[in-house]
Amino acid sequence: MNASQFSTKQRILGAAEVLFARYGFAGASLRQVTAAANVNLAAVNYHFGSKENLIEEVFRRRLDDLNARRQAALTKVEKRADATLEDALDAFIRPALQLSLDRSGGGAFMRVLARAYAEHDDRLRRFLSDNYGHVLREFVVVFHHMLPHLDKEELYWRLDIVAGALTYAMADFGVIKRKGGTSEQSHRERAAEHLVRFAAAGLRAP
Amino acid sequence: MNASQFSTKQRILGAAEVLFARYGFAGASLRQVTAAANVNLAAVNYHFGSKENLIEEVFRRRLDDLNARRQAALTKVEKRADATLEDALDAFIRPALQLSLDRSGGGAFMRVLARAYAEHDDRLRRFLSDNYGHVLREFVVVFHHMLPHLDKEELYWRLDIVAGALTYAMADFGVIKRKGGTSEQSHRERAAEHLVRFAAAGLRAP
DNA sequence: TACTCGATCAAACGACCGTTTGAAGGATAC
DNA sequence: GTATCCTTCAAACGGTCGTTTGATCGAGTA
Repeated sequence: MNASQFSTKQRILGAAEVLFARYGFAGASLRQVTAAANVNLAAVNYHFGSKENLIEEVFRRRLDDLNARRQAALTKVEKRADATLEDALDAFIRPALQLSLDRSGGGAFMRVLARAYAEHDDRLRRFLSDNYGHVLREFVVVFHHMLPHLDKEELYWRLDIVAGALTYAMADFGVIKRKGGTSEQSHRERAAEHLVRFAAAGLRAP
Repeated sequence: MNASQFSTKQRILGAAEVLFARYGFAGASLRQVTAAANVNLAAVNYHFGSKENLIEEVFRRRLDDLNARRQAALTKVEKRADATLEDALDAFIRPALQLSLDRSGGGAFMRVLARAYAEHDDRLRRFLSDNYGHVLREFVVVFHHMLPHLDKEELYWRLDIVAGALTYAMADFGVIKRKGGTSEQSHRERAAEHLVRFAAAGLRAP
């Protein structure tokens, strides 16, 4: 008799995501994770091999979907002749926003992703770059067409800034307090709108 | 006979800063810290009381100085009648850049600061807000005078984005690879220049 | 010289860590 | 019925963790 409709693997991934977001990769122990997932301690090493592999799977589960959505949105933008800079930015930002709004742990995952940046861990960076770098490169090409006055290096710098601000905003790091009655969802939606306006102006700067 | 000209406390703080930056607060152990500082393990609890207090002292040592520099730069801007938005942004960004360029561990500290954001730890957030919030509030007032077309809420959102991008840039999270022959210092200086241009345009957006 | 007291030391405390082990379920195929 | 294979389980492994203890050092004072 299980406490959930989900498989052992899925329950471990869900619990790990929440606890990694809250306490970090080193700070959350497998005992905490397995207790929260209502599975035996040994299940992590049985299903994933090691804690390190579990961490990678937490990323894979969400990023596969995120990148597919970004890719699809970007392809739509590429096909339209009248697409604006805001459209391309939206193709980059909206999928991340939607993921962060996902009812089951999306918000936690965005915090996990922000932690990965902070970790500066080479193994993790290589994993992310190897598996998801190609989509980012395609975005750069599209932005380059839309902003021909910027040389490639300048463009890289500005997109790097946008990525940083996006991560920061989606992980809810900001100092802006949610007003009473405002849900976490609509707070993030606001953040995305403001970010698109801000980033579009920043990218267009001479 | 000590291995260094610095006091035990200073050596612990320096080593802790570097190791917290590299492995995180939970990931870096007091045994690693005291070994790197060339002091006895018990010295941390003798001088700081606990690991938690040591973490706070790592912040205090740098942030006192950072805030004083920001305050001074902002006061100069306030006194000039012809000060531009770029001047005010510079007052916010340049002190952080200078800190990150500090030869003895400044770069490490910016990564520690970014980790603090990622930690989302309430105790730490309260500590930072209580001790350093007033300077940020003063910046908001100045920006509000310079951008009267933005209502207060819009302005808060945009400054929040700037703070996120700044943290991201100074912690060297970006995907931009340093070119051969470019020092970490001049890489950060470039990042700050780009950030001021980008942020000024973003803030001025209608 | 004797005393004091902050600083440093090696050693140990109990708790928790990631991982491994070997036995026990429990469904499916023969 | 029983053999097979995947999964789950309690228990234990060696190690590392933050913290505490009590001895020892060494400069300053009476």
